[in-house]
Amino acid sequence: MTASVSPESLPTGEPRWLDTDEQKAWRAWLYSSQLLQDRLDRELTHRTGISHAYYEILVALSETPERMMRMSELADRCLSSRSRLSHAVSRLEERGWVRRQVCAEDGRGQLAVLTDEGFAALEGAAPIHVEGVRRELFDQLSPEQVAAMRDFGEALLRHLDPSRMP
Amino acid sequence: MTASVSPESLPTGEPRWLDTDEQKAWRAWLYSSQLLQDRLDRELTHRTGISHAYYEILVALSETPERMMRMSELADRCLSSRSRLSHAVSRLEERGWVRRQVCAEDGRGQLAVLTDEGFAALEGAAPIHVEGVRRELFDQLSPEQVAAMRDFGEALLRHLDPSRMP
DNA sequence: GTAGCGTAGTTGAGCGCTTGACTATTCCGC
DNA sequence: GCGGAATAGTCAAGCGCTCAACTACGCTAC
Repeated sequence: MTASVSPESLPTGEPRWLDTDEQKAWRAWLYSSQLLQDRLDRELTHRTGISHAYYEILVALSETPERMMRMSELADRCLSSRSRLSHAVSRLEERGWVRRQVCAEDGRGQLAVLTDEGFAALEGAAPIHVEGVRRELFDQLSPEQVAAMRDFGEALLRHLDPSRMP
Repeated sequence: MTASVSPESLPTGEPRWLDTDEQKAWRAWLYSSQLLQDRLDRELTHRTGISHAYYEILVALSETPERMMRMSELADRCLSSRSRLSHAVSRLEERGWVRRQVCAEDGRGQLAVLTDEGFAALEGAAPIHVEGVRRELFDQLSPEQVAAMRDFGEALLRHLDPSRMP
């Protein structure tokens, strides 16, 4: 995918092309992560009407004591831009699963609040989601592979977004 | 994310909830893969005007002897639906990077052909892409972690899409 | 040959995301 | 306190993807 193009035309120095093994590792990671995310998202969407992105929003809200969270914090937590989250919350509001509430401490802020209907929707979706993750991911891996997955996932996370490390 | 919801309301049997370690492994994988793909796609798009999805199409075509491929085959190769690929090829055609050609052997078929302009665009983008992959992925991992990543990716691939295994 | 079915690919409507501009509020230095 | 910068969130335009319908061609059986 990358080495088939001749290594000329470089802005700064010779690019460090991938060797055959690196290409195989890269492709295995790329394809498997795309296929897995796609499959889980499709199953969840078709069986519950909740996309994985929306599911993550509902989960994040459900995990707070008051089932509410500042819009920005929620966006960060869900790897979402503010704009994207704002749109998503509007659509969840139309379903009656979330409502907006002005933030008492900060007049600029809004709180997204999970409604009882939203919590019920999440309760319905959670078993579908977790079974999918187990069937498509954990059931396919040995305990050593799971440990390795976590290890290198955390190594990447440390680089990509250290604040998200436990 | 999944265990915070009480385990009632199951269609078929008790769901196999994730324990704490499994949740950490799952989240590390989910966040790191989303962040990495997002970062690589953004860098490529902003610096070259070519999204990762389009890049994959150009790469696939460039790797064939005649720089052409049947639409369906190209869609499979790029983890794309036929519809999505058809739209994408139309847009690449507008840029002059790909052209369509009727297939001689099968009157229903179309061939997507990489033009010289398309190949030149790929040559310009490839160093950006490979440097991104190296900087954000390989430079962050030990050789052992790279090997584990490949092992794990291939294990998933064997389950998700055996035909894609080498 | 032609009916019926399967396959290849395209198209249009609708939806969600991105970008960038915009409003409103708060924070900070003087 | 007051003016300017920073922050929170929203909104509109445009783009890419999904879904389902659709056209066109090939294959098989009769």
